[in-house]
This record gives sequence, structure tokens and C-alpha cells, in this order.
Amino acid sequence: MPRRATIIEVAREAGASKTSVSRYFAGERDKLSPALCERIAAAALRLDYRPNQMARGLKGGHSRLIGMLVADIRNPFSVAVMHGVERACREQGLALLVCNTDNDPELERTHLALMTSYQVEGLIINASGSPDAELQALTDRGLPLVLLDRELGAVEADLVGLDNARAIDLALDHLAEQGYGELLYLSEPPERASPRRERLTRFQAGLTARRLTGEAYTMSGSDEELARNIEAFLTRSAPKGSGEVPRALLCANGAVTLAATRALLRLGARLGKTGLMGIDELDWCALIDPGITTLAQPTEAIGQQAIASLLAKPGNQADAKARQHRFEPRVIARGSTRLSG
Amino acid sequence: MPRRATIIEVAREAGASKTSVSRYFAGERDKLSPALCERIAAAALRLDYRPNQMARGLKGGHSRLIGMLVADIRNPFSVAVMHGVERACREQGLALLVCNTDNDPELERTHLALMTSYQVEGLIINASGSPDAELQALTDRGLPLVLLDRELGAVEADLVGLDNARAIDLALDHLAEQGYGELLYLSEPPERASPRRERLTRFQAGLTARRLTGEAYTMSGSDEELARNIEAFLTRSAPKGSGEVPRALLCANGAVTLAATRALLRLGARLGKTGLMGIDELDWCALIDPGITTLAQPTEAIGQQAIASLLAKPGNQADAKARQHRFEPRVIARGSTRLSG
DNA sequence: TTGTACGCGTTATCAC
DNA sequence: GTGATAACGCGTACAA
Repeated sequence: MPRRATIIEVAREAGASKTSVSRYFAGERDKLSPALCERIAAAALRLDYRPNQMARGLKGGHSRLIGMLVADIRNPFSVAVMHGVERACREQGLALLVCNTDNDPELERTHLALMTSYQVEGLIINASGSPDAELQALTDRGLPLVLLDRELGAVEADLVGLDNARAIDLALDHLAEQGYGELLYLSEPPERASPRRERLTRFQAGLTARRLTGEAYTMSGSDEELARNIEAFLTRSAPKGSGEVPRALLCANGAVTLAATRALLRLGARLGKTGLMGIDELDWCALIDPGITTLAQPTEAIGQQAIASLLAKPGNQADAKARQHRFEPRVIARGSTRLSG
Repeated sequence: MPRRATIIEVAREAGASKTSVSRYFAGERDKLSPALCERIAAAALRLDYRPNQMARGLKGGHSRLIGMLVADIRNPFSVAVMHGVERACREQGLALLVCNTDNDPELERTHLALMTSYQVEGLIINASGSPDAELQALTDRGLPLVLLDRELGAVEADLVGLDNARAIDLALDHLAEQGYGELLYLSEPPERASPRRERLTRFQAGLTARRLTGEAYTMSGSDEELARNIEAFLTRSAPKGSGEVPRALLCANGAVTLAATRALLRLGARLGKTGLMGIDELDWCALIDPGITTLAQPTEAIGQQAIASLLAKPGNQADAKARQHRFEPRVIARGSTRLSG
């Protein structure tokens, strides 16, 4: 059973020293004579040598590993961002250690410990719980950290994500333009995830600014309960004697859009007559009959920015101020917000 | 900037030797006196010590790392399997290094090299190209290997995936039962992915066995072209003077189902009257009007089996025969294969 | 430009 | 039971 060749064997095969081989693979070939380079290259090829990253990491702390902690790997948004992160890593010669917490704070702690035990050089966190203390300890130790999508109060770290206020503004403007005057905002429980809070807050502020009426409903129970609440919203009589005003639903993210669509279809609502708009673009949004209007996040850009932020960190200098990188979404207008249909 | 404590510091703090501390964390506590255990535990806690996996991996080759190479991370099926893999890893105290090849054989080679440089203890491969030589070299070196979903001719390794023949049989039986007699099988180019070939072959064999008529179309071009072909299939006159027979589409995987649904809706077809069935269950299949009938793969089980197979490999003994673990799908019948609708 | 010697944090081996 | 010591494969002063 042939073992993998080590740097020593390559050195012997090439008639050179460890040091030279090491330099060769560390990208310092310009400091070697062309002849030596050639010999080393040939030897390495013959022996199929690859530097052992474990040993490399042990020495200088250069593991070339980036850790990414995702709250829900089955969320297409997370995967899309991960795709961007991966591409950026590849361009930098970094490897990506991915852990999924399934929104379990306990698991999150476990995985955090796991990743640090592999001496990751940077950490991208899409938090499920509030591991503030653990994370702060890591940044204090000089580990570059980037928060993805979800903010964490007590941690000084860059944040990369959506411009939630702008997103809600775009949504409200679009809905108002299309003639919807009474809105129902649907969200998952906003307690633990900062974007949910930001979006909800902005929604409520945005209503009054635009003289719209509306309310928010937090999904917690069953599909049935959601459907009941939507039905109540759609069927109750218009307020204050004003004439009948078109009503629309605004969904805080992809999961909510799915649930809301299911509910609307079950209620027999006609999309468009009943407005429907969601944050996060999904495969199937164009398929549901007149098409569902969405706000698409630039997931690839978000992913790449996460790595860029990580790399921009002055390594050990923790003096750099935490920055925010907020990306603007794009409105994809479809039939579900077209009254004339 | 506080560094992470090392085993030496813990040993000193606990008044013990490196060896004992190492044993403590290697799970050999039963070979230590309770008193020593206690002292080590206390010292480790005080210093917030965590074993350095890099150093561990260097010594014994025990990186506790599993590599997973995915052809397309944005395919929900892959993510679902990955979820199962991850869970299994966690239960075994393993970490998962995930790489996405975006179906690029070049990238696949790169990532393969990357993973081995991290001394992964096992590899799960959902192949994009045919890195047979590289993989065989790895198994020869004693690295446990599992092929996921896609077979690779020249490599002796376990395969975990769908029972494709059974899946097609189930689909054909279901369609025939529901009264569809003329079928169009839609697939992506079958050249490089073994499941596509297996499914296609079985489809053609299954037709004659059931006295159904049908044909296969390989998607390669645009949506428009697909729509044209589907339209041609749906509108041409019945063969051999037999009366009009209900027609149905069978989609080889989730991506195809999406494209086919788009095409059908554009053509204004009524689902059910025109049958539609797809392999792979997706979020939105229940949403499209009468519901789209699917074959759901047991993704979680597949993922867990992949790790189980990896761990079952006798490590260095390459004598173990390559086994196949074929899972049976489940029919989720919906309106798209109900003629009466 | 090239080679020598040491250390990174851990585990395995062998004494006690 | 416990402890000293030698690897593991590599990077890097430092010397030549």
C-alpha cells in the first residue's frame, strides 16, 4: 500500500534539500535556480507529491481552511450564498469547512468548537443562536469573523447581508404602485434573527409613511392556522368606511412565501387580485400561475463579499472597525402583484 | 492576544504529563485514576483547552475529516443527501469538508487534490467527470471511498444511490395504472452520469414489457426547443389507427421536472389530462395546480448509508468487495397523473 | 542560492 | 497507572 510521498523523499529524488522543495511549493520559485526548479518539478511529478496541509497548518497556523456555519443548509438562499463563498475560496486557494446547525444553538456551539479545533483561518457565521461570548473570544484571539445575514449584538465583526430596510421599501413601493392599499406582512418569529426584526420594523414604519394600512402576522403554528389568519385578513370588511381596497401579502423570506402560497391556493384566492410578494427568489416562483413577484438577493455577491471581508481583516489587529456590507435586492415583478390580471 | 492553550500547558496546570492529558482526551479515561481525571478536567476547563486537530492528524493520520465532492451544490437532492451525511458525521465525531465542482471535471480534479492534501479519512464522491485514475490511486492507498448516485466504471468502490430500475418500474406502473399509454421520457444528456443511462435504458425496456408506446428526448437546447418537442409529442396523431391514448411525460430528475413544467404551462396544457411525473420530490411539486406526481428519494438514508459504508471499509484492507446500496423511492401521487381530474 | 537544525501540538512506544 | 521521549511532515531562522 503506497503511502503518499513526503517532502523529504522529493528532496532526495531531486537531489535537493527540504528547504528548496518547501520554497518551491510555497510559491517562492523565483528564489531558486531554474535548474533546481526543474529537478524538483520532475521529482514531485514522479512521486505524485502533494504538500500535507495538516503539517503546514501545524507550523505557522496556515491551515488555509475557512469555516462556514450555516443555520439551515436546506434553505436555497444559504446554499446560493455558499456557492459564492466557495468560488471565492477557490480563487484564493482556500478550502471550506461547512457545518450546518439546523437552527439548533446547541449544535452551533458544538460545531464552533469543531471548526476552531481545525485551526480555521476565518469564520463565516450565519447564526442560529446567540453564541456571542464564544465568538467574541475568537475575535479577541485574532480570528477573522464575518456575520452572514444575521447580526449578533455583542460581537464586533463585519456583517454581510441584505439591505433590509431598502428591501422592504422596494416592496412597499412596488405594492403601493400596483394599487394595493392594505397589507399583511408574514414572518417567522422575529426574536432570534435580526433580519426578521429589521424587516418587520421597517414594514411598520413604511406603512405610515405611505399611508397604507396593514398588519403583521407571525407564523408559529400550523398551515391551517396560517390559512385562517390570511382568510380573516382577506375577508374582513374595509376599515373606516373607505371603499374596498386591494389587499396583498408580503412574505419575509422564501420559506414564508412557500407557506403563504400554499395557504392562498387552498383558500382559492386568485393571485394578482390578492397580491403576493416575497423576499428571496426561488425556482418555482415563475411557475405558479401568474407568477409570484419576488425580491431577489444577490447571493453570489454576498458570498464573495464574505470572503473579501475575511481577507481584509488585518489578521491580528483587532482595531479595524466592524463594517457592514448591505446589498440591494432586485424586484422581479410578476403577475401576483398585477391587479389588472 | 491570548493564544489557545496547548496540551503541555494543561499538563503543567494539572500537574500531570502530556501523555495522561492526551489519553484523557483520546477517550481512554478508564485507564487513568479518577483523581488524575478530575485534575485534568479542571485544568482543561480553566484554560479552555481544545485538542488541535491539525496536530492530531499529523501524527496518526487521524484527521477526523471526511471529504464530500458534490457535482452541483444547488441541486436540492444533493443538499438533502449532504444533510444526511452531515448528521452521520456528527454522530461519529467527524468533520465534513465539502467541495462543489459545478459539474466541471477540471474543478473536480483540483478539489480532489485539495481534499487529499488535508488527509481526509474518507471520500464521498458525486462525480461530474471521470476521475477514475485519480480515485483508483486513492483507494489503492487505502482511502475509503464511496460513490454517490453516479457510478464510475473503473473504480472499485461502494455505490450508494437510488435503485434506478425500480424507480422507473414504479413510475411506469403508476402511469400505466392511471391510464396513460403513450409516454415521453425527458432526460438530460445521459453520457456522463450513470443514473441517467440506467433510467433511460430501463424506461425503454419497461415500455415493451408493459405494451406501452413511448420515446425519449434528451434535453440539450433551449426551453423553446423543449417546448416544441413536447408539443410535437402531444399533438401528433395516434399511431396504428388505435384510438386516442392519454399521454404523459416522465422526467428523469428535478431539474428536468422544472423545465418540463415550465414548458407544459407555456403550452397551456392541462396537467392530469397531460400526465406529468418526475423523479425527485421538490418543495413546489404540491403547489402547481393539481399537484405534480413524484418519486421521492430517501435522501437522508442515502446520506447516512454513505458514511456507514465509509466506516465499514476495513481501512487498509482493500480486499472488501465493492457493494451497492440501492434505495427504493416512494411514489407521491398527485393530480398531474389523474386523468379524471 | 542552498542546506542544517529546530519547533509546531499531538500521539505511540516503551520504560517505570 | 503514569511519565519520558521519539516521531509525524513541514516552515523557517540561521548558517554556509
